Amino acid sequence: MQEPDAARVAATRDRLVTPEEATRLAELFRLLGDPTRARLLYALLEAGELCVCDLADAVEVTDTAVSHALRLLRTAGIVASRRAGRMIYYRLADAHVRMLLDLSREHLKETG
Amino acid sequence: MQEPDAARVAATRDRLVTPEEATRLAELFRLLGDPTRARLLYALLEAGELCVCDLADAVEVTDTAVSHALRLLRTAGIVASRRAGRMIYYRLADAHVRMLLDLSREHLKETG
DNA sequence: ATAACACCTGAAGAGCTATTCATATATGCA
DNA sequence: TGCATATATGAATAGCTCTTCAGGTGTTAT
Repeated sequence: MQEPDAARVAATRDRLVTPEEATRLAELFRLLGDPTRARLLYALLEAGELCVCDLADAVEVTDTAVSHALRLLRTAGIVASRRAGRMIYYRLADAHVRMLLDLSREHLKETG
Repeated sequence: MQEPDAARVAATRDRLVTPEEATRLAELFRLLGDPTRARLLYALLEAGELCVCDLADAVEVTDTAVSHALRLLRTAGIVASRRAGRMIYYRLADAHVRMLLDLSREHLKETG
């Protein structure tokens, strides 16, 4: 196999996201790429802030499963939490995440 | 476990993305959530259009692996292709995908 | 035609992941 | 203090996914 335009390929490889950055980007997407976690995130997008038991109820998943899912999302900086008594409220971490979720929903709406 | 605000939970569950929509959204993210596929997509974001051999070279992966990856992305409508002689050129399917990739890169830049 | 090239496809195995079960921590209440 | 609630954690297994290998299709050139 030979490259039809070696110069362009070389330029692309240079300007490209580094393998490390790509890995981090993939990691971000991977975390959104699970039905349970996606539903949790869209629930938070709608509601603003929900505790674990709210989320488990909204998404209809075991609270243990929700807890596991949230830990991954929290560690990755996708959601943030605050404690209120014995409950812990979760919310989307920042505006970028919200835009990402919105934009993707748009994509599906138009792509069909 | 009881819900602190049953009405809000019910409302959230109703307005929420359906499990089916969530599954499709998760599927979209899941496809972006692999280092190889992510690198391919960002290569296309930079270069506009590249053939399989260009992509394999840019991302430094077997052409077979690239082919498998591209099939998933093509089937999902994330990339599109055109044939030119014996080469097949791939490009990002639409503006939403481009925005998604851009936005995510912004997120990483600011989140650190 | 026949060879070379670019790409695709199917099968198979190694590795990863999500859920579950059991248990632990932390807070509030009596 | 003792008990219930809300959430977190650890271990284990079933299921999935990515890569590789081997072979197949379509295209160009001689």
